Amino acid sequence: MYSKELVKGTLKTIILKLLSDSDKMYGYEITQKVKELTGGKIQLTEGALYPTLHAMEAQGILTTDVVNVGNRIRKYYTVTSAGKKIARDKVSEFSDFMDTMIFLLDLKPKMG
Amino acid sequence: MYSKELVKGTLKTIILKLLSDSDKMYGYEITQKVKELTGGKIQLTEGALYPTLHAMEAQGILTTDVVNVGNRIRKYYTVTSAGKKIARDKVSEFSDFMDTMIFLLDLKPKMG
DNA sequence: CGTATATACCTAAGAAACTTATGTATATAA
DNA sequence: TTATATACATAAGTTTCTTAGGTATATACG
Repeated sequence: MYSKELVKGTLKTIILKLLSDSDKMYGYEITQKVKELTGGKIQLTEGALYPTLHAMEAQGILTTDVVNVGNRIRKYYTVTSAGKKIARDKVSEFSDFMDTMIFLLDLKPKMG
Repeated sequence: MYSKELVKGTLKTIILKLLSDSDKMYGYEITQKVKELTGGKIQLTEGALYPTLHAMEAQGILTTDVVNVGNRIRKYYTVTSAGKKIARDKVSEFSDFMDTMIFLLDLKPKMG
């Protein structure tokens, strides 16, 4: 687990990237996917995730589709085309930021 | 200039790295150095910088040395040995975090 | 001589983006 | 029956910044 400050500011970028790469995901699924992909190093909290999803829906970045699974509710989120552009921009900006930080902190990045 | 959220959480790491690589620097000098090294992409604000420097001094991470240059004051900051360990840890954690983000966002990092 | 810009320090109010805590409810394994 | 997992949600509090303001000297421009 990374210190809290570090992960701050990356939440929207992470959500939009994951949603852009699949047609739909629900909130809890996003938390589990991030946990799995990062080996538990990044664990999104629900208190941060849900309000962010609601805000992005209100902004027209995401649309929702509520489904009943058994007796439980699932709220699937899909990125709109406007959202996909924002996703690309955010990932691109983050990539640029990392290059800048790598230079500033004099780091050697690993190969992709 | 990057969006505000992105740079959040990296201030201490940047300050400690720069101070670790030189015996001493003063506040204004740090802002100018970061601006220069990042081509203006990261510009530290004084409202964030000074309180952070003061806090790190209070925590024994930095020590100060006030010097008169002409009729102006300069407050030089030096990293303590305890601070150097924190600096290494912070840079290392950030490096690890970037590797995680590169994988999560499916990015191709540039060579160092 | 006045004004703008650069240098150099500082604090405080407010905003942003979280964390922590709490709540609801179903399903399943021990 | 108790804990853990699934699945949603909100709200109070905290951290960390931005924005705005304040003080003061030095220098360049017209």
